[in-house]
Amino acid sequence: MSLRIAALGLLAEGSASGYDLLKQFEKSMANVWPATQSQLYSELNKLAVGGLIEVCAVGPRGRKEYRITDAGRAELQRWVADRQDDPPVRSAGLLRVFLLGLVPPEQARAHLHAMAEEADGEVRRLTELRESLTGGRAVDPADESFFGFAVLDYGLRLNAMQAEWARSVIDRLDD
Amino acid sequence: MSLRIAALGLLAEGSASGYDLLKQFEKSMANVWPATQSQLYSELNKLAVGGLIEVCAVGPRGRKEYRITDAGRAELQRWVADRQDDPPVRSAGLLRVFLLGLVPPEQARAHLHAMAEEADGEVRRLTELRESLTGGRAVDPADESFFGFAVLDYGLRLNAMQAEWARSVIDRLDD
DNA sequence: CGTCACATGTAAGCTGTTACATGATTAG
DNA sequence: CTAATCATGTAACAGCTTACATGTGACG
Repeated sequence: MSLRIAALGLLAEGSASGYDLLKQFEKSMANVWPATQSQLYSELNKLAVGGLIEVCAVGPRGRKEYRITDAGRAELQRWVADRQDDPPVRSAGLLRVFLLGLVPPEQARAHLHAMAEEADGEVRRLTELRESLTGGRAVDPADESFFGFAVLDYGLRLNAMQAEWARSVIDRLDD
Repeated sequence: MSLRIAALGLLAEGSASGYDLLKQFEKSMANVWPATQSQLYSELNKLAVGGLIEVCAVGPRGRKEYRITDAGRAELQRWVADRQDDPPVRSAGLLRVFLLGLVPPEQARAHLHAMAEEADGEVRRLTELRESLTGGRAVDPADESFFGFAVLDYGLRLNAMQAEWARSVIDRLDD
């Protein structure tokens, strides 16, 4: 259900073609809900059939620009409010940690170290991304992208936490 | 690929039937990689066909007890070491935050508040779980479940972070 | 004229969920 | 004897990935 919502959400902030949305998915939404080209296009067709979006313009290369309908907006708000049908979160990374007892201790240590470094890298990447988007200024709560930045902050905190955690596990391993 | 690994991982710590594994999934592994009954049974059959596990005993009600094979152990170690083919992480919860600009501000605040409370609840639940499993004592790195506890700690830190984050977003919203 | 970006679509296959279906054993 | 637990399986459907397939327009 969620890709449908993600697409609807992007269209709620302005009309766009599948191609446009695809790039937005690669950029801002990839961290929250990645989608492939194939999936996005077929989802757009389903949404159009269901009347949640509609083609509002046809451009050069068969380009179809979509616009959200009132029914689409209603569906979106219903979903944002409800928070029932969320699929469970799965993390292959944590599964791997769970099984780390199966490899030699030094390999386990190396793995945790790599996780910490990777998280550090993500913190740097997201910090730079934030910089480049805001230019260092604070984001106004009235700003349209306020919650986008809130999610970005979540990512920053998550990765900082992960780095700290990985190092704490290594420390306990070193007793 | 990952359910296959999760099942192999549990079998690596001792033989068990599908039914046994199912309960272990509901208990310890649900937070990392949930699985349904249906999926688990068919995965076990596939693993058996592939020679990664084998039936080592047949009990009362058609109960089949599985044991991991050498090939299974090899596959498991390969996967733990590799960390290439990880599926991307998706979070419906964060997607919802991303779209929170679409609902009235007070509803957004209420939602974030609910997220914080929920995270607090998880922290309590996991703290109690940890208590009940360790009896308050520290976990020895040599202990078989050391990494299980490491993952539990991750969950604790994650939820603590989430509660803090949600409250920080509310604060910024209140400007 | 060639290459790159634009632009959309289809098909096969795997993973995961829900629901249905069946039967054996044990405990009260 | 009857209800709960044990124990496994199948079928239909939705979501996602990979790969393939096709064609247009702009720029140099």
